[in-house]
Amino acid sequence: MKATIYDIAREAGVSIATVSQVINGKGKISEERRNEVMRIMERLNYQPSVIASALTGKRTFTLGLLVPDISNPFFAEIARAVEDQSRRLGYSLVICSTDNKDERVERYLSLLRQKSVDGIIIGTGIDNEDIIKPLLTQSIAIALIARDMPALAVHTVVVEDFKGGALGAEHLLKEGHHRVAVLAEHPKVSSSRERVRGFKSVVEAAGLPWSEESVKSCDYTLEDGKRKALELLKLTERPTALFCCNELLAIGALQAAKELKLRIPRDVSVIGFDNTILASVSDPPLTTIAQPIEAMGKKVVDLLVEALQDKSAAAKAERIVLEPELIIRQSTSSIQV
Amino acid sequence: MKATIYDIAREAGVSIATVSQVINGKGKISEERRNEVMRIMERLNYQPSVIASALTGKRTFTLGLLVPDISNPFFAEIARAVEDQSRRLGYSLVICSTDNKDERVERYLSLLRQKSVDGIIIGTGIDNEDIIKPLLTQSIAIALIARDMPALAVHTVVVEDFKGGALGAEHLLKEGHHRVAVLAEHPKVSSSRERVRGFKSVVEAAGLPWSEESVKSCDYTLEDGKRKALELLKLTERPTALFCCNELLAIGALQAAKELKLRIPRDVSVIGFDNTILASVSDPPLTTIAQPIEAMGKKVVDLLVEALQDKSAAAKAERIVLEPELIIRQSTSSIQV
DNA sequence: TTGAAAGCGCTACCAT
DNA sequence: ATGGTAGCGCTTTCAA
Repeated sequence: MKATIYDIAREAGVSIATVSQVINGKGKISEERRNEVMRIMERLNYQPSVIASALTGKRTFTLGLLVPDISNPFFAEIARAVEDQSRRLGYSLVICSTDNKDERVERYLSLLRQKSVDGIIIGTGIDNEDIIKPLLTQSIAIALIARDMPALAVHTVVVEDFKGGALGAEHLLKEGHHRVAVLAEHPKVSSSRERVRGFKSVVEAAGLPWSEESVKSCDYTLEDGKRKALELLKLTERPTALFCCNELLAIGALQAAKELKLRIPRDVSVIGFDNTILASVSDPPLTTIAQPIEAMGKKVVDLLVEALQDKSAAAKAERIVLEPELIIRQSTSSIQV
Repeated sequence: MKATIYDIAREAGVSIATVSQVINGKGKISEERRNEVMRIMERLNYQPSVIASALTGKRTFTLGLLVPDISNPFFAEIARAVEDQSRRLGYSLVICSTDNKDERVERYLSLLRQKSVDGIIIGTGIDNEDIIKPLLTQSIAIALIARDMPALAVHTVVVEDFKGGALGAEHLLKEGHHRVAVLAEHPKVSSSRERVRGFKSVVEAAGLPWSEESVKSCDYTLEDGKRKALELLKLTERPTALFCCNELLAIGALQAAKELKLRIPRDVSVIGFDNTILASVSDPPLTTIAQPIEAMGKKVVDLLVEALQDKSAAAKAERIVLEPELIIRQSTSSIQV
């Protein structure tokens, strides 16, 4: 049986109140008593029950993280960043893969509430924002990462997607590309929409032709990215560069180009987005727009935990927008004349 | 404020005992009372507190998963499989990245205990097995995944590493390779050792020369894999095939070969291990030894949860050994004469 | 079929 | 400086 606070108290010949004090470093306990109690806790391998403590109104020191799929490298890296900062601040992390299904989101949210987690970080797309509204009334803090839900007053950490798209376009234009196309995610994904908007704005500002036909929406798979890239690359007026809204799509594009015996970047340049491990292992390594994943993870946790301990901080909803960064590798080059 | 069982009871004009009964579907409650109570729970958006329930001796329905690094694709995929099955069985998953540091393992183990998780799945290497011994006495169930600790009587799910290594060697020999080398993980990693042993056994059985020099130990990085592969490929008696104990190393090998202007698989064949997403996005896609990741994740959870509910099952330590499978892609070919 | 009450392990307030 | 004790929200006898 696990030792309880009573065992310690009995063994030390003090009251449980005293033991509780030394555990929490509160109140006034004499040096010797304190040492004696600590020695006994050690000897009995005593560990206070977070469960019991939480029941008295204290925190559970547990956070929930909702992502579409923890096995997707981007979210796996986000999770690592979030976990690291959580650990530093004394929190554990419950991960929840939603596959972007609202039903799953609802289920997980309800579960996390029943388990009295102190806060929830949402990094998954949600079709119906009303799903999380009820939570705002509860005593659970909420924060968003890599997702934007302007309609909701919650802490949010995102990268400046519009600028990321613009960065990609600028790079390509500087290299002399005129015919560019885009592999986007589903139109309902706001980050993808923004990236495309940013990309387009630069292309148009440069006075280059732009047609909605050159933007292909893909589902979440590499295969679909490849398929859509093939369509694009088979056009008679073949684009000389492809901007992809995530790295799975970019790798699909790479594969499509190879299948068509196009050399990269000589015949076609490809830009990715996220800068996950995939960008560095692909062949050629991907030029990509990096999201500062580690900083983002750290920041949401900071925001969330701050809101937990500070009533006033909890009230306002901060919105942190981090800078995307162009990472040049070998999948892009100046156009060959 | 969140509604409690008291609120429901008061509202329904019954005792909390009755409410508890309907929540748990126990005891004999008349149809009408039950419906009435359920209606009120619905209306008040009541969700029973797992915390409080756990304090009375019930489970927390939470499992812990220890892995070296959740951002490593192999473990991310393991985590997904474990999470899926946990969810199906009604459990949440707390993830813990240990970076293979014993100190971190200890810290997490103690944390999970304080939080009264029902079980812990360990997929991380541990130098000092004594660290987890104390847990065995506790009321926390333990199971191992992709790790072997023969000294410990705990449920274990692994792939047959020896056979995996053998499979790799057989494939290479069948393709006519005579000079083969190996990129291994740190010698302390038992799975890697077994893979090398299996590989070697086949090579020797075929009467081919084998020297310990042809096995290079690498740390956990792609870079080190590349470095060690370079050493091997620069030998005058250059190996025609490389067997790598994980996919990061295999990709390092691919990069090394390219740097030396060697064509793959024409000049050098490369085999990986795990069959993660990396194997399918690399160029060329990797021939690899697949671990049945999904089946492994499902199985540990089944084992663990079974042990939780069934005293007798908890006693014995099952050891499940799953079959590795050779997946042929494009990084290997018969030797060119 | 229903309810009263003890208790799970801990915190915090109030006495002493 | 230390201890008694009333909860926290729920489960589970045991009575009625």
